[in-house]
Amino acid sequence: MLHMYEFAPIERKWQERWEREHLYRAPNESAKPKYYAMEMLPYPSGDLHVGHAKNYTIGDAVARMMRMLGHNVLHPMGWDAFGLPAENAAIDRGIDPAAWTTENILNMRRQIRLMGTSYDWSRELATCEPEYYRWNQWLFLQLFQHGLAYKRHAPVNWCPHDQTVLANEQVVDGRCWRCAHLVERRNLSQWFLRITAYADRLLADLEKLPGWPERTRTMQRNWIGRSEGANVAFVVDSLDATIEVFTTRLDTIYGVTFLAVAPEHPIVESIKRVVSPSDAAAIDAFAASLKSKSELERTSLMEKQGVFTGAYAIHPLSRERVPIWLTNYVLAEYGGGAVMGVPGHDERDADFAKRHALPSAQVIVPPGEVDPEPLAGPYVEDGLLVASDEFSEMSSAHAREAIAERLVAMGAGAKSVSYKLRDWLISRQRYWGTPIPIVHCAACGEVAVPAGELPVLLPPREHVAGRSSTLASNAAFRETQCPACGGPAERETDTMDTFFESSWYYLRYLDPHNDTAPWDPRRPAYWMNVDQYIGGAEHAVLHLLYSRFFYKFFHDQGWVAGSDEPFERLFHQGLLLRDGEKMSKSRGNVVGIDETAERNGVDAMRLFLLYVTPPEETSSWTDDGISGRVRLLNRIWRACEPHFEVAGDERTLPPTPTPAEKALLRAVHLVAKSAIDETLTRRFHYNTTIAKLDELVNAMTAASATPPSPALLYAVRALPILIAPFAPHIAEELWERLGHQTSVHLERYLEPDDRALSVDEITLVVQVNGKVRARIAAPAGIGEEDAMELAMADANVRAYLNGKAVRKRIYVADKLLNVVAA
RNA sequence: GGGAUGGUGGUGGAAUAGGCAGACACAGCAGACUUAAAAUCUGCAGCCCGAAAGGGCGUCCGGGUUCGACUCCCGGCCAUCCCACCA
Repeated sequence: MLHMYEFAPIERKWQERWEREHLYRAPNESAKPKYYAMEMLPYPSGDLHVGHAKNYTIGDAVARMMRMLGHNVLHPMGWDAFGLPAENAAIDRGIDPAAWTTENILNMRRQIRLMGTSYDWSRELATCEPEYYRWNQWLFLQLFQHGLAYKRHAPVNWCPHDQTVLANEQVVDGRCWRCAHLVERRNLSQWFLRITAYADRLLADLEKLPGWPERTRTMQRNWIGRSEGANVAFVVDSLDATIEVFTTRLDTIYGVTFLAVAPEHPIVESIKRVVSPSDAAAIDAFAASLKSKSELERTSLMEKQGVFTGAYAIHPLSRERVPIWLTNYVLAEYGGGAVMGVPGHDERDADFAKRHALPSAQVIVPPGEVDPEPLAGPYVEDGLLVASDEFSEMSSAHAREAIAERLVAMGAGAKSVSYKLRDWLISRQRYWGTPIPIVHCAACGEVAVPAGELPVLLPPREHVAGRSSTLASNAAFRETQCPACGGPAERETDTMDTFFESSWYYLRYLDPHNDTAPWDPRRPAYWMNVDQYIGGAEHAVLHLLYSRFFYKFFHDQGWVAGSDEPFERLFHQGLLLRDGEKMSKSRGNVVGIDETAERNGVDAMRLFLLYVTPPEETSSWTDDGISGRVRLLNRIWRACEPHFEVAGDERTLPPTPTPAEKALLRAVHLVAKSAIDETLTRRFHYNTTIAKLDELVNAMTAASATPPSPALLYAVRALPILIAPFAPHIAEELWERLGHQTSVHLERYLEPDDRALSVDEITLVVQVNGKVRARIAAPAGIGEEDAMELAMADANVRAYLNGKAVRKRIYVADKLLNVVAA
């Protein structure tokens, strides 16, 4: 009679017991070393599928391993609960976004528990609760008071579909990261966080993060985009004003044949007053044609357009007059919105000059070429200067220094550093977010809401289907008194980008119920940094950059001790596909958690997710794949079931009279060794651990006998501990059936024992001239001479040597002997 | 255009201080059990030659280093991801 493992009641039983006994609570003090394992907190969008489960299963396996290796493990879970999907659902269906969110949290919490995860639920948080966003507002005001939050009028990215502005990081290929609509450009007064003040540290400190994937660090480096160069002032002819340009190629300054200026540049208004009416009209027409065009359209999609302003600037060194052009290819928000046009040495300038028949000059020649050929296009490499007054014949690098010095002496320029990174726009013209705690007073200006009056509560939303409803339209919310002078004033009606909340939630987990501070500084002193952070690579320049910025600010305020980086090690899990595509409702290829738990059990699901591929790789869900893991669990059950009553709890290695028994003990310890190695090296390739578990179970199946050998019983006793981090329910059930009263998850993981891992006999591979010619069984630890003797006794080896003299031999102990013959 | 990562059987993958390529699993084939099927257990399985012993070829392609290369170096091809008119 074959027995099946009845997963459904057993999984339910243990989940209930773990919860009742608070098995995974992490105390804030412990004699054990701490370990903070965290997965990126989810947005409560509704239903989880097995793709989400992959992320949580990896994190849970790591947390469980570290717990069983003797650490006080903090493994928390929460909800990134503000945001657009809730509000859009509210608009579509006329419901309350708070209710929609709460309902989703309830369902997803149930599903995450259903996966058998080991979270400390006493620390659960949801960012939409006033207890949380109160501290969001408090932190905003701290930034405000330190000059790191400010409101300014600026061209910003506007998503016409979501009806809100977006941060730069949230514009992907010119489109809204959420709804993929083309982003427009608008001039609006908006709240920014001065992340650029930290640009240098955010860049330099990437070196402190060897535990991060290299590609993520590279992406942040690219995003911050530090360029060293110089600012140069060009005086506008017949106008008491200058245009400052930023350049990394000061050595090409004698090649300037025009200035290229963005139409938003402030100088344009002044220029319009001194040029002819027809020129001014052309300027206006050009600016109007670009007004609402997004940066993407202006730069990538459009050809290089421009219009001559009619004005000229004076070259600071050559004193020549260079025409000032307005162009679409100069970014208003970078490098001052103006560049020097050097068609001889810049692809973009060359392209523009060609299109508008502007002259080009070559002032750099390739080094070492006596008589350089005329070039087809611009020469963009470094070289030697020509036609550059006294700087001629200098190298590019040398000339950059010398010209900068000269400009400084003239008061016409200075060395300078530019960043691609721009300040983080956090205003959102949406309802479902944290209200920005600022009051606008005609007399006092921008006034912070006093800390004692926080939180500024989000008022209930008018539930009108099909209509958006913002704080701006809510007069009762908007109208208030100025906290400073008591006069009539208006509240800020923008809400915060939800990335604000997620930039510090990992600190709130440490002290989630504190109502006098966002956290007690003693908590991070013990728990920080996050030892292992696990989440998707799509956040490489969003959440992960913002969090680093916040944490540096907290560090500077003395609110967190130690490092000024929050995440010690970062791991990006790979996607889980089905039929070669990402799971989505619209494709109809979603594999749900509930149906999988019901059909296969969550232990099988967890094993499958860990087993298909290494965790960082893209993997594919297959029904055949998971049935293989169901099969494994059944085999585990059958291998142990006959021995529940007789196994006992002896932990010491039994004597092993036969090689098969010795091999069985070895298989046990190989699983332990793999699990521990994969955890401590942070590779998390538990796919190889589970493969060794397969081998162990194969060996146990082969070793079944009546009566069972001491080696088999040892394996039966060890198995629940070995599988506990990966298949926690069956592990617990086996453990209990073997007579234990306490949870297997409180046990120490099996310590690999060299006596069990060692082998008595090895396979000596014998090569002749590098080709394998024999495999000979030999005692472990065999010496080179004995190995040679064994090899020479082999007929096939002798045949290949064919009497030739042995010129050389290479011996790798217990592995290989390579005999090299003439 | 710049950068990152990768390319191994029918499939997912294993092998990293340079030392047996293909562990383990899925799918497949054969056998045992069964009236039968399912389930389970056992066995086979990179390609080619061979009855077998054994041999030749083989980790994207072409070179190189080495006694020995999936692994290291040079060149190329392909795939995925990221950045991209950032002056």
